[in-house]
Amino acid sequence: MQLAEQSVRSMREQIVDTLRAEVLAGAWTNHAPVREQALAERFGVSRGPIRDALQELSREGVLVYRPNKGVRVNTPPAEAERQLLQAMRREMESFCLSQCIDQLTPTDDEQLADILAELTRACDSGDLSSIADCDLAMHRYLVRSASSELEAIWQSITSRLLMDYSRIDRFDQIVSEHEAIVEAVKQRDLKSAQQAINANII
Amino acid sequence: MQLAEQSVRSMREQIVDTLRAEVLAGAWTNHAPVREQALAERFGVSRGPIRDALQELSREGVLVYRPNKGVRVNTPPAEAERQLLQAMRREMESFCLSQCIDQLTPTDDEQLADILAELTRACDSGDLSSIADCDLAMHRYLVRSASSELEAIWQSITSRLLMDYSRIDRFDQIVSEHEAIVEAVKQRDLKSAQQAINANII
DNA sequence: TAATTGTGAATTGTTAACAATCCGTTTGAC
DNA sequence: GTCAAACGGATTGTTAACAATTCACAATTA
Repeated sequence: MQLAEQSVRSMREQIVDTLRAEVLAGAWTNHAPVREQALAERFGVSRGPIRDALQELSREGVLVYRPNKGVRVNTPPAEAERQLLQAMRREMESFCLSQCIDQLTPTDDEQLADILAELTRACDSGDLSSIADCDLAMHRYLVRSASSELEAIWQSITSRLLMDYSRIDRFDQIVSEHEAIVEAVKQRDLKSAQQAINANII
Repeated sequence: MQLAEQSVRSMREQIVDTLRAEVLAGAWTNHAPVREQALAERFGVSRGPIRDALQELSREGVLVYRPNKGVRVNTPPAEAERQLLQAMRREMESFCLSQCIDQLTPTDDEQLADILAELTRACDSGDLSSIADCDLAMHRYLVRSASSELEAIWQSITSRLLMDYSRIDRFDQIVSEHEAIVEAVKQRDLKSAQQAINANII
């Protein structure tokens, strides 16, 4: 009975999440290399954990690593590649829905409703970074519910897709799409939920 | 004009490849945790590079990391998950073929022929570890030819699938399947090549 | 001038020591 | 005897110093 099992978030994990969010928000350019020392000072740690984080983000495809030369922000995927990644993401999330939808509890419904509420709030205030976070949080929740094994692959695919995510407009549409997902999941209606997910992943 | 660009293999990369091969060959049990110090002494380096390698293999899904408790060998994927991963691998390799097949040069044909020759030799001598290496090398070659970006995701999927790879028998069949792939690629016949790949990924 | 070679600061890669955490064992109270 | 707290060895996490490499720029040569 270990409820808060996942609450042990290592330093590395926190740094990774922070940096990924910044890169995907377009806060960094890919012209200048990322310097370890600067990040170490910013986070108040030594270069060790920073190197760990940069390595992980490189493996994820957000950054690109070259021996002895450090890392840079990766370029967005080519169009053909993007289509493949999108097809894979759809396949993955459809599968995860089919696996988890009958295992979900009312508690899960509440969690999803909470995420939706926060997404709505973010859209109202126009906070782009927060919108992206909530959007992903919902999808991640469903993936993780089905299989925590798949989360790393899902994250790689999604991160690459987000590298040219220029589609944060139409806030009302984003909200309604996610409302449809939450509603279908709540009804335990697999077909509808899969349709809603597919409509949302564009 | 930088031919040997990829020949700069960092220490970490070499350790990663060695350890992955061993784990996938079933050389390690998942009951005992992996100790950093022991590996450091074995490879003649300090714990730093070893930690890097273990982290990478964890992200890949070969090992499982738990904070303050080190890493263990991961368990094989559940059957449903396995089917998803296989579908994704097929989708990915079909895509990569379609992308690269018209770009390939006679040099590439030679490289593939070389890999095939080595695979044949490995099958003749019954060297299981070498068979698995050559098998993967050919698929990796095609993936990398299409897009080095996708290689990391492909590696994750493949590694997970190989975690219950009990199908190293019928050596003659393995060879003939790969002969079919190489031949179709040489003819630049996309459809046949995709069929051959699909037949090989089981 | 253009190309090449030194040179040194900046940066990454590696190491060994130290701090924090985990885990099996012992100790002690009840 | 049982349970829980405390101890100690073993292991992971972090740090700072050192080694190796890269890169920009000045000096040299043709």
